[in-house]
Amino acid sequence: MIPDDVIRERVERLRQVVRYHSYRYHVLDDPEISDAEYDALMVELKELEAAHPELVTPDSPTQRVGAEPLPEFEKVQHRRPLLSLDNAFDGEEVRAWEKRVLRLLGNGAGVNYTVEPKIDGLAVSLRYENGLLVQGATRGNGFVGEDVTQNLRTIIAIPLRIPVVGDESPPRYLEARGEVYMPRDRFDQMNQRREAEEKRPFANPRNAAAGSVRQLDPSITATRPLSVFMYAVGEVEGASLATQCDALSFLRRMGFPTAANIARCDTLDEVLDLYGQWMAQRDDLNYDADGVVIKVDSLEQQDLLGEVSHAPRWAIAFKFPAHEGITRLVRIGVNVGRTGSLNPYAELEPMVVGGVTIRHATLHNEADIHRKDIREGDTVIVKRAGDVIPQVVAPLTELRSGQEEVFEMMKTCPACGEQVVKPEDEVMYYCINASCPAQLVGRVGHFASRGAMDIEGFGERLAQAFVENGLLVDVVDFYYLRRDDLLSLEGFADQSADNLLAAIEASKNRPLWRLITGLGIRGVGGVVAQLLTRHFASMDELMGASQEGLEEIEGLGPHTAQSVVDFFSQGRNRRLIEKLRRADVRMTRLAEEEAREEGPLTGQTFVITGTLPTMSQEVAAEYIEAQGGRVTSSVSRNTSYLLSGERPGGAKVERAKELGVPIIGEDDLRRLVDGA
DNA sequence: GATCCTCGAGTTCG
DNA sequence: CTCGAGGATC
Repeated sequence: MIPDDVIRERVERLRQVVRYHSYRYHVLDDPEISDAEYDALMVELKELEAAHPELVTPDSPTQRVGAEPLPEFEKVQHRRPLLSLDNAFDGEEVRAWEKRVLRLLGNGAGVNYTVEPKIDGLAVSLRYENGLLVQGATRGNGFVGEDVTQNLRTIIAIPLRIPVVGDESPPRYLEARGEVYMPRDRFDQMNQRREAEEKRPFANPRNAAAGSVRQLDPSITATRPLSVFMYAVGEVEGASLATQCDALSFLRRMGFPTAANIARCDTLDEVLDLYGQWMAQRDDLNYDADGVVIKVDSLEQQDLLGEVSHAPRWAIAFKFPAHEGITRLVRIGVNVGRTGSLNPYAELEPMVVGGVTIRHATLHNEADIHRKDIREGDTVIVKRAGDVIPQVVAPLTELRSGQEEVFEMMKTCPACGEQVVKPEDEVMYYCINASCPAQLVGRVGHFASRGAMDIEGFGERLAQAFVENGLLVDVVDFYYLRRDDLLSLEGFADQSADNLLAAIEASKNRPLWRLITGLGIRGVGGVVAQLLTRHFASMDELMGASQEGLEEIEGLGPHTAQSVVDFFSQGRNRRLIEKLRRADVRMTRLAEEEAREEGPLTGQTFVITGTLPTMSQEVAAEYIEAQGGRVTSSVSRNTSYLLSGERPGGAKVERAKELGVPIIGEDDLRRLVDGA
């Protein structure tokens, strides 16, 4: 039998160790042990507590989970109100605010400012007595909030007991204020898991955080990856603080997480400069920030300035331009692509996001629409993925009137009216009418596009017009167009006709892989086409290839091989090739297509992101390939370098950091080539 | 059979 | 950028 005091000591020791590692992980972001090791410590502690319930104390790390559900939240009267902030949307408004501050403080007053990120989460107030968390509340209306103590106790970043560090002991009383939020990476993971479990994903981290804190059952909150940033001391007894900076460093010493990179400024110009820096890096942060909060640093000056009814005069929120917004989804439309796929898109009530008016957003496919439960008439959250492509994130189901319509894919093609087909085990619906006008437009557009035959000046609009007027029925018709045909089109004059004819003429001598790409064989894009020209010297050789011969090529599987064989087995396609040949379109590969160049970058794989100083992404890719390197589109373990320029894509940079892939600039690339 | 990596295809706005 | 899906690999 083990003596009680040995167990008691072991339990205490375990608690200390668990608290310490939890602090390293959640507050310092710098864990010393693995998650599994941490879990093992936790398991031992739980087992000992289960065997000796008399040793369980309310501040034990195990007590973060599993409290009984509350029937409803108690109301909490805040001892000092949690006010909201006035907003500024441009520098002028911030300057006006400063002018008022200086006027109220009187001439000659020296004022410093702090600049902090404005975290988009849920504001909370935490009360500690002699270092123990006694109450946690939501902001509510600012005067009365909800008692969510049991839920906040499950958030590991919130100390249940303020640690004693060095010789500084916890204050007798502390009311600390902060923002509960969900880290973006954890939010993404959680949503992926929810989707796997066929639960509805959360629209954004803010909603997820707010919803999780206001759960009636704390054991649900405990499963949500929440964290907190503290940003102010509401009241304190037993410590003296002179400035906001003091308050923040005090909070850090007391074991609370605060946002990184909070700075103090002497002038408003510095403040505005910092605002710009925060805005530039807002997408790289692991939390959502919708602006910065500017505060007068001196607490004495804060008192002098006081507050108006709803907001303090000593602080202002300088908001970022939003790149997420709410609007109405008026209708779900369907486009037909060159492959015949029916592609649904959202028609939105126009709305400005990130300085651009959004009217449409792709919806990918029917399954995706149903998974997200998006209905016609819904109010939806729209954001710009990677700051560019509009995306419908989720509907706000609370705002439904009941009039919303569940989307169902049509049975006939919206372009030609023919029957629509959905292959078994595929997500997309297809129009299989080979002469469907929408497909025709797509096909000729694809043939002329930059990735294929690169016919300059011939874009989607012309494709539409040429097909409508019967000038193009097939891609081969490009090479039989007459000048008179072009002039018959509205808006086509001598010059533009000559330019287009010259561009078409120039396209006759493109590398073979471009022609193969342009044919639009299913599953064959630029990369696969180049793979093919490495094994076949001419169109004739490719047409003569057997299924088995194709499958032997590394990188080609049965599916793609089948697709190629099918294409060339159709008489219509063989006739198309003959007509192209008669029009003098190149049918044999160029010398440079025979083998990949050997060079200093042989064996290296690059991914490109952002705007490079002197070359476009395309030119950079050609350069890398000419030196023997490979360029792919997504960062993986196989990536040697991420070549990054101005305004890089956040996802690629993040993934590169995660995998330890070196991030280089254009000059580094040149050094790699010259040095090796 | 599962998992990771790549490619293809469609996409918005100015 | 995003998703689906083919291909390679263990």
